[in-house]
Amino acid sequence: MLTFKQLRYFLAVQQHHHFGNAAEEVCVSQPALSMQIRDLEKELGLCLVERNARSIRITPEGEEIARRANQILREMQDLKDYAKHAASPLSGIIRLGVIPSLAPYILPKLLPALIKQYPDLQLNLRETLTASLVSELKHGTLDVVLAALPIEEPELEEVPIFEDHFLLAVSSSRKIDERKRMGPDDLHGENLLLLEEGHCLRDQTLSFCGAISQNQSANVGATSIATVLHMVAAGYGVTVLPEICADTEIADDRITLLRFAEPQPSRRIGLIWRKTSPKSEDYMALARCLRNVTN
Amino acid sequence: MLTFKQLRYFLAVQQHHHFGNAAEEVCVSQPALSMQIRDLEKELGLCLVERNARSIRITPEGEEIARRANQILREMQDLKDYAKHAASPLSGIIRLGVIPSLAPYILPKLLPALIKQYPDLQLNLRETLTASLVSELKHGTLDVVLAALPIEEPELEEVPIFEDHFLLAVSSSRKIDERKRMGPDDLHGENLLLLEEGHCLRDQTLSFCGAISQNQSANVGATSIATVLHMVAAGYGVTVLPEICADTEIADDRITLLRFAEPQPSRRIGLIWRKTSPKSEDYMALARCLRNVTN
DNA sequence: TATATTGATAAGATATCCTGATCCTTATGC
DNA sequence: GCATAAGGATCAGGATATCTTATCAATATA
Repeated sequence: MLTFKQLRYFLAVQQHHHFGNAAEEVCVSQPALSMQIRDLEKELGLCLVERNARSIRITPEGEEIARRANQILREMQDLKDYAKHAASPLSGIIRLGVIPSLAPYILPKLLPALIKQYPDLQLNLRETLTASLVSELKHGTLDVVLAALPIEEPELEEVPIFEDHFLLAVSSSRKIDERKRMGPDDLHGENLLLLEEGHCLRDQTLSFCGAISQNQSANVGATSIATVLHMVAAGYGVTVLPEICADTEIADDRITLLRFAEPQPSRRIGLIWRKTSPKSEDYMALARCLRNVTN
Repeated sequence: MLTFKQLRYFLAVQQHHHFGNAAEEVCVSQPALSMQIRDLEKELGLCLVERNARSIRITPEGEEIARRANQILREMQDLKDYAKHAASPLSGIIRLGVIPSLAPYILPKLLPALIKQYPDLQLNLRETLTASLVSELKHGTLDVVLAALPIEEPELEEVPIFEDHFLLAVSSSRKIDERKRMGPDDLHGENLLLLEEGHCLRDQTLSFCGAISQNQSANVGATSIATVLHMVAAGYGVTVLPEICADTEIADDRITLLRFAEPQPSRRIGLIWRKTSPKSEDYMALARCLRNVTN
């Protein structure tokens, strides 16, 4: 069978035009090199080196083979370089899935920090609902997911990043004292605006104040938090907003944010990956990085 | 050291997603394959396959490595194919040198015959003077040379192809009976037109009738036989023309060709190559082909 | 003619690789 | 829960392959 060693030895011969020197270059004895060349020639059924007493000559076919061998060894080196590059911590490709109620708010902070700290990391991003993310994670299409905990799949590892408190967003026309701390009861009779089915934020909101406003909420199903907030600003109702979205979304003074009374409702944001993933270390580092940008 | 085998085994794993089946495909036992994969991963310092109890998964880096490995193996196969192709008789690259007083006359016959009989042969042609051809042959820049014998270099093999008789080309205005057989004496007092220095044909002509017309010939030195013949046609003198050129060059009825008396002067055309060349067989076949097209 | 150079060859030591048996972990069926 | 099956890892022993050292053969050089 054709081997890389044969090609390497042959290239040395082709460069040195001398078996002895070539052998020295590849750090073997001259007979070892001679044999490999002989094997290569036998393998290819082709004379590559013309030996005449005092000097050697590469045949035209030999030169062509050398060209090809060179190309192959170069690509081999590239492969090794790639591996070396990818082996350093938090480098190479990581496919990260993020839920829609986090991606727009956390990624603008995360990405610059990651690029700065781990310049060799190449992040492939995907934004969709938790159910899809978990499915893709289990299937191997994603490596790691940033979502609300708990997921509680036995094969998945999850580590918490931070607690994301919920705020109540109401129309500023309501003239409520911002220092007032809200309780679930204060939602009585309010039109609660929610994201469409499948969003974990919708489920969390409902489980927090579900019994209270079950019926009113059925009529909405927005596709993004921005949309919901526009509706709040326009006076259609109120919504529950994760604190992490506040900075980005509330440039609108028609909306007032109210904090809930302790114990404040919140969602726990965490990082999830397969327990069997060989890059757990990397994901831990990613989690640390996430904590840094979110506190 | 990274080996070809490791890449092949890994690609099998990547395709089958199963060590056992992959091992079967590459015709080794499963432990053997496992070890090669382990060695490859150690070599690259990189986890390529994520093993979890019941199934395996290729890591993103693994997929990238697989892509590169595939490319490398494909080029390896190309190299083998090239070698196989080049190994068949009279195939691959042959660099042929031909002297100027032969190339235009013999190649139009030779090339079609060669292409028909040896379609895998790739002929690189070079036309220049004998001295250069021999030098390049000895240096290895050429593989085989078609020229006038003898060369008589100890390291070169030469085989005769055919005898190329010399004819005397004179202006048709001379009204000489074409059936008359010329002797060297008939050149007395003629203006003998010759190619420039370095052409073997010039030397051969001079050695044949040198003593006779030494002084008259000094004034010319054409760069091609066609040029010389134009001068003959215009009445500037006579020249000695190899028979092989006759068909091609004498479409001009202002020139009459006269045959010399026996023993007719001639040059012996032959094929020359390095005795150490690994393709002597091929050159013998080439010589046979040349004889077929020149008799 | 003696000597040096250079690749080929031979013999023995060493390293590598493979096979077959077995082990370990995890999922599945009863 | 327990037994079984699946699938990869590990191990021991033997087969191959590869290397090194010593030597040879051919040729060029002094």
